[in-house]
Amino acid sequence: MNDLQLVRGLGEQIVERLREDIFSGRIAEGERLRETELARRFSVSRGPIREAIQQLTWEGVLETDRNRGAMVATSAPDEITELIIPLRCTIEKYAVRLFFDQLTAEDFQVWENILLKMKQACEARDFALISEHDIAFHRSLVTRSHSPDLLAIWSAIVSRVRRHFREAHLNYKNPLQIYEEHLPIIEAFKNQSLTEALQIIENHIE
Amino acid sequence: MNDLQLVRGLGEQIVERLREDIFSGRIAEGERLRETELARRFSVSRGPIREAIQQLTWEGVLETDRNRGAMVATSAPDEITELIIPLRCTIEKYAVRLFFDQLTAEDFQVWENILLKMKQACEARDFALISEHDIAFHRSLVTRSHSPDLLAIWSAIVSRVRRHFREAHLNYKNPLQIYEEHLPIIEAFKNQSLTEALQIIENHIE
DNA sequence: TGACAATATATTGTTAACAATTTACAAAAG
DNA sequence: CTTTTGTAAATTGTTAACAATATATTGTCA
Repeated sequence: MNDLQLVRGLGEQIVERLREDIFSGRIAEGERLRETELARRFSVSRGPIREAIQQLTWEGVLETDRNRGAMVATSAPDEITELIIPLRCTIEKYAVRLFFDQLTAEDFQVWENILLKMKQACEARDFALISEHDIAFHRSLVTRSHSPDLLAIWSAIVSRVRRHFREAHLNYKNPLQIYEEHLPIIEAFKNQSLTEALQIIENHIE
Repeated sequence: MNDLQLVRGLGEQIVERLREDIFSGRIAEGERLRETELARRFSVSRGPIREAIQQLTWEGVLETDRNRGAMVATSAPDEITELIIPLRCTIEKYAVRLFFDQLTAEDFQVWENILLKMKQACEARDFALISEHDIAFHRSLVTRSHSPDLLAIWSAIVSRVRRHFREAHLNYKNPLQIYEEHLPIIEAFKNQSLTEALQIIENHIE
């Protein structure tokens, strides 16, 4: 009767760890990923590694050429940000509408967990980590809708502009502000005001 | 110097054959796919089969549960169409804006070529072909922007609603109407009126 | 030295065996 | 009769070896 998978396959676990490494910048754009190397690093065989690479390629995080392997995709040019904003608005607001009347205490637990880690990253001025948790927070909004279509489309979009998250964050004098800007979203959820929540998300993304 | 891959991996070939079988109805909605069975049928090992299943799952054609295998997804809920329309509008209009002042005679040649084939498919009432050319036409709009990121995002969206194209087309009494609805877009390009073109595209997608 | 060809190495593609998990079925208990 | 529990079969998850391809290295010739 578990809604969320507790036991996940090796491939999925590796997807997450690689995504974290790439979104945080620990693995740089353009860097080549070798299957045997990853297999050694994660202590698994190449099977699950290939699964993970295929998934991340679909998401746009990696670029794969046949018989030549995978490398970390370069982030889209700056201009595209104009396009991404309305797309993210549409998707994330749509997601919130889907789950808004089904919120549980566990949901808030998940979000507060992410935001706590984001806060710590802000205090440490670790911009790589801030970005990682920022993206993780918004991903969790989309994930909560339990719509694989929605998550797939959102991932394809956001993975292409991950660099913009970091660059946007660098403009903040006081990084803690990034954390604080996320709080009203959760507040609006607690207040059970859908229109308020949607408005806040729209302002937040822009 | 080949743009398109001539030699494709087994996984990709199987993806195509399975997709055809599913869209044509030879494999029914809800039907379960077993790896060993598919491996026997295509005379390959389970490796490429698992690749193909993962790919089709990401596209939304199959649904996969861990340790329980894959089955043909039941038609995506109509709600998602509500989401797709504004996303496609945003992207395709953005693409048109990018190339609008660089139109050449060759561009019109490409479009007229696609539309001719679409017309023939309409006359033959071949709905699979109609969908294919409908998608090809809109893809060509995005491709013309010469932005690989734009194309990648558009593809991620459309690949998940391929089925909806076909279902929407089946509602037409006179399929030739599908063809005719595309003509004003090209007309607006010829008239060099950007605002007109954007408006027509918006109406067309809805 | 620099271009080209031959060879060796590294890397990905595919396969088949083995492990873990789920499903189907039957026997036993209530 | 229904539910439960245990066992066997089917199915997916993972691994490691082998095959095919691409990259790097070396040697040769101009």
